[in-house]
Amino acid sequence: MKKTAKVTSSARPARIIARPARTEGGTWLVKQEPAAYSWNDFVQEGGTVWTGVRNFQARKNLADMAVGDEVFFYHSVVGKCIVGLARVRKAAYPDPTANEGNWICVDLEPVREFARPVSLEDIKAQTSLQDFPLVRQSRLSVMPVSPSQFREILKLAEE
DNA sequence: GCCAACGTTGGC
DNA sequence: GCCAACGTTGGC
Repeated sequence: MKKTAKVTSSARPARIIARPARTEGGTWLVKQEPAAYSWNDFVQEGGTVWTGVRNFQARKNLADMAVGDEVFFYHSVVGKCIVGLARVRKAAYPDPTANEGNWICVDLEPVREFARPVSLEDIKAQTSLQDFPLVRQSRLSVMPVSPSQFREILKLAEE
Protein backbone atom coordinates (compact mmCIF):
# COMPACT_ATOMS: atom_id res chain seq x y z
CA MET A 1 0.00 0.00 0.00
CA LYS A 2 1.53 3.20 -1.05
CA LYS A 3 0.92 6.37 0.74
CA THR A 4 -0.05 9.11 -1.67
CA ALA A 5 0.49 12.82 -1.40
CA LYS A 6 -0.44 14.75 1.69
CA VAL A 7 -4.15 15.19 2.03
CA THR A 8 -5.92 17.88 3.94
CA SER A 9 -8.67 15.91 5.56
CA SER A 10 -12.14 17.00 6.43
CA ALA A 11 -11.37 15.51 9.78
CA ARG A 12 -14.10 13.82 11.72
CA PRO A 13 -13.30 13.03 15.33
CA ALA A 14 -15.02 9.65 15.45
CA ARG A 15 -12.86 6.56 15.47
CA ILE A 16 -14.17 3.49 13.77
CA ILE A 17 -12.65 0.84 15.96
CA ALA A 18 -12.73 0.98 19.73
CA ARG A 19 -9.41 0.82 21.48
CA PRO A 20 -8.96 -0.51 24.99
CA ALA A 21 -7.42 1.80 27.55
CA ARG A 22 -3.69 1.45 27.95
CA THR A 23 -1.43 2.48 30.75
CA GLU A 24 1.80 3.10 28.87
CA GLY A 25 2.39 4.61 25.48
CA GLY A 26 2.58 2.28 22.51
CA THR A 27 5.43 2.10 20.04
CA TRP A 28 5.12 1.33 16.36
CA LEU A 29 6.83 1.22 13.02
CA VAL A 30 5.49 2.50 9.73
CA LYS A 31 7.01 1.65 6.40
CA GLN A 32 7.27 3.79 3.35
CA GLU A 33 9.12 3.73 0.07
CA PRO A 34 11.19 6.92 0.06
CA ALA A 35 10.59 7.33 -3.69
CA ALA A 36 6.91 7.79 -2.88
CA TYR A 37 7.22 9.68 0.39
CA SER A 38 10.50 10.10 2.21
CA TRP A 39 11.50 11.13 5.70
CA ASN A 40 12.66 14.45 4.20
CA ASP A 41 9.23 15.02 2.67
CA PHE A 42 7.76 14.26 6.07
CA VAL A 43 10.04 16.71 7.85
CA GLN A 44 9.51 19.44 5.27
CA GLU A 45 5.76 19.17 5.70
CA GLY A 46 6.08 19.10 9.46
CA GLY A 47 4.00 15.93 9.55
CA THR A 48 1.41 14.19 7.44
CA VAL A 49 -1.80 12.24 7.28
CA TRP A 50 -0.81 8.58 7.10
CA THR A 51 -3.26 7.47 4.46
CA GLY A 52 -3.44 4.60 2.00
CA VAL A 53 -3.27 1.61 4.33
CA ARG A 54 -5.42 -1.15 2.79
CA ASN A 55 -4.60 -4.18 4.86
CA PHE A 56 -6.62 -5.44 7.80
CA GLN A 57 -3.71 -6.21 10.08
CA ALA A 58 -2.11 -2.84 9.40
CA ARG A 59 -5.47 -1.17 9.94
CA LYS A 60 -5.81 -2.77 13.35
CA ASN A 61 -2.41 -1.41 14.29
CA LEU A 62 -3.37 2.08 13.13
CA ALA A 63 -6.53 1.82 15.19
CA ASP A 64 -4.51 0.95 18.29
CA MET A 65 -2.32 4.03 18.07
CA ALA A 66 -2.85 6.74 20.66
CA VAL A 67 -1.85 10.38 20.61
CA GLY A 68 1.78 10.68 21.70
CA ASP A 69 2.74 7.13 20.72
CA GLU A 70 6.22 6.90 19.23
CA VAL A 71 6.63 5.59 15.69
CA PHE A 72 9.72 4.47 13.83
CA PHE A 73 9.85 5.66 10.23
CA TYR A 74 11.26 2.96 7.94
CA HIS A 75 12.42 3.40 4.36
CA SER A 76 11.56 0.26 2.42
CA VAL A 77 13.06 -0.90 -0.91
CA VAL A 78 15.57 1.95 -1.16
CA GLY A 79 17.55 2.44 2.05
CA LYS A 80 15.96 -0.37 4.03
CA CYS A 81 16.55 1.39 7.31
CA ILE A 82 14.78 3.13 10.13
CA VAL A 83 15.63 6.75 9.54
CA GLY A 84 13.88 8.57 12.33
CA LEU A 85 11.32 8.81 15.03
CA ALA A 86 7.81 10.20 14.65
CA ARG A 87 4.91 10.70 17.00
CA VAL A 88 1.16 10.22 16.70
CA ARG A 89 -0.39 13.66 16.54
CA LYS A 90 -3.94 12.45 16.07
CA ALA A 91 -5.47 9.01 16.61
CA ALA A 92 -7.29 7.05 13.94
CA TYR A 93 -10.09 8.58 11.89
CA PRO A 94 -11.58 7.71 8.50
CA ASP A 95 -9.08 7.78 5.64
CA PRO A 96 -10.23 10.54 3.28
CA THR A 97 -8.51 8.82 0.36
CA ALA A 98 -10.58 5.63 0.67
CA ASN A 99 -13.51 5.42 -1.70
CA GLU A 100 -14.95 2.38 0.00
CA GLY A 101 -14.36 0.30 3.10
CA ASN A 102 -13.70 1.31 6.69
CA TRP A 103 -10.13 2.37 6.13
CA ILE A 104 -8.51 4.71 8.59
CA CYS A 105 -5.51 6.99 8.90
CA VAL A 106 -3.62 8.78 11.67
CA ASP A 107 -1.72 12.05 11.78
CA LEU A 108 2.03 11.74 12.35
CA GLU A 109 4.64 14.39 13.10
CA PRO A 110 8.42 14.13 13.04
CA VAL A 111 10.32 13.99 16.34
CA ARG A 112 13.94 13.52 15.29
CA GLU A 113 16.13 12.05 12.63
CA PHE A 114 18.56 9.34 13.66
CA ALA A 115 22.23 10.25 13.43
CA ARG A 116 22.81 6.63 12.58
CA PRO A 117 19.93 5.02 10.67
CA VAL A 118 19.22 1.45 11.74
CA SER A 119 19.33 -0.83 8.74
CA LEU A 120 17.39 -4.03 8.24
CA GLU A 121 20.78 -5.73 8.19
CA ASP A 122 21.56 -4.30 11.64
CA ILE A 123 18.22 -5.51 12.93
CA LYS A 124 18.63 -9.00 11.50
CA ALA A 125 22.08 -9.20 13.06
CA GLN A 126 20.61 -8.75 16.55
CA THR A 127 19.56 -12.02 18.09
CA SER A 128 17.23 -10.08 20.37
CA LEU A 129 15.36 -8.74 17.34
CA GLN A 130 14.64 -11.98 15.51
CA ASP A 131 10.95 -11.67 16.35
CA PHE A 132 10.68 -8.13 15.10
CA PRO A 133 7.81 -7.99 12.58
CA LEU A 134 10.07 -6.34 10.02
CA VAL A 135 12.09 -9.57 10.03
CA ARG A 136 9.25 -12.04 10.30
CA GLN A 137 6.57 -10.37 8.24
CA SER A 138 8.30 -8.19 5.71
CA ARG A 139 5.16 -7.10 3.91
CA LEU A 140 3.32 -5.62 6.87
CA SER A 141 3.37 -1.82 6.57
CA VAL A 142 2.23 -0.80 10.07
CA MET A 143 3.47 -2.93 12.94
CA PRO A 144 3.74 -2.89 16.72
CA VAL A 145 7.13 -2.58 18.40
CA SER A 146 7.54 -4.06 21.87
CA PRO A 147 9.16 -1.95 24.61
CA SER A 148 12.34 -4.06 24.55
CA GLN A 149 12.52 -3.94 20.76
CA PHE A 150 12.02 -0.20 20.90
CA ARG A 151 14.85 0.25 23.40
CA GLU A 152 17.13 -2.03 21.43
CA ILE A 153 16.61 -0.13 18.19
CA LEU A 154 17.06 3.26 19.83
CA LYS A 155 20.31 1.98 21.24
CA LEU A 156 21.49 1.00 17.75
CA ALA A 157 20.44 4.43 16.45
CA GLU A 158 22.55 6.16 19.06
CA GLU A 159 25.73 4.14 18.69
C1' DG B 1 15.26 -9.71 -12.46
C1' DC B 2 13.84 -13.19 -9.44
C1' DC B 3 11.25 -15.16 -5.97
C1' DA B 4 9.05 -15.89 -1.37
C1' DA B 5 5.32 -14.40 1.30
C1' DC B 6 0.98 -12.87 1.58
C1' DG B 7 -3.59 -11.26 0.10
C1' DT B 8 -7.52 -11.37 -3.10
C1' DT B 9 -10.50 -13.28 -6.52
C1' DG B 10 -13.34 -16.49 -8.68
C1' DG B 11 -14.62 -21.20 -10.26
C1' DC B 12 -16.40 -25.25 -8.47
C1' DG C 1 -15.62 -23.88 1.93
C1' DC C 2 -11.70 -25.18 -0.85
C1' DC C 3 -8.11 -24.06 -3.76
C1' DA C 4 -5.83 -22.55 -8.04
C1' DA C 5 -4.65 -18.43 -10.30
C1' DC C 6 -3.18 -14.07 -10.05
C1' DG C 7 -1.43 -9.53 -8.18
C1' DT C 8 1.52 -6.94 -4.97
C1' DT C 9 5.19 -6.15 -1.78
C1' DG C 10 9.70 -6.03 -0.70
C1' DG C 11 14.10 -8.39 0.16
C1' DC C 12 17.85 -10.38 -2.25
